[in-house]
Amino acid sequence: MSGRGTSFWLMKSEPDSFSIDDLQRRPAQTEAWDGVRNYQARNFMRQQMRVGDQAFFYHSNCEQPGIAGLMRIASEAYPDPTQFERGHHHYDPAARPEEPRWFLVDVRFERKLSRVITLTELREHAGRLPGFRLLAPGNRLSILPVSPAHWRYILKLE
DNA sequence: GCCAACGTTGGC
DNA sequence: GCCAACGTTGGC
Repeated sequence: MSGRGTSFWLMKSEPDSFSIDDLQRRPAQTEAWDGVRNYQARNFMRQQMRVGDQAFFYHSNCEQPGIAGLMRIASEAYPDPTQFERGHHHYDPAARPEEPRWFLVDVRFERKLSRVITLTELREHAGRLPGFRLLAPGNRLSILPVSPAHWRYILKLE
């Protein structure tokens, strides 16, 4: 794939584990987005993400699910080291160092939104966001693409 | 904490 | 290759 501009993404994290504030406090405001154990999400990182792409930081499984901030993809995909760490929550006994199963990218904090754009609010705008996978019934993908038009539309809600 | 909607695993 | 069982996700 070539000749594309930057793309846009939405990446979910449970704020109890890792929040937009945690990212802001990291050295260089950058962190490895580890723990993705879904092939579709992995493939987005490996095949389509590029350094400089922008992403929504989405807080999931919490009191106020929604988009909390913006970040940039800061690295190409590389093997997620936690898959090899015996005893680690994300340890995968089937993964071998010479043939890693799981990958991650580094992400860099860009800014917090002035307020969280909640899932409830996004649903109210579903009519203007056709095909937005976050709103698809039963969706559980933790990394999903956002079209440029949807990205712009959502940011105007801030 | 519950549970519906998924994806993955593994027996056959 | 089918499909039931199981584990995970994530809203509520």
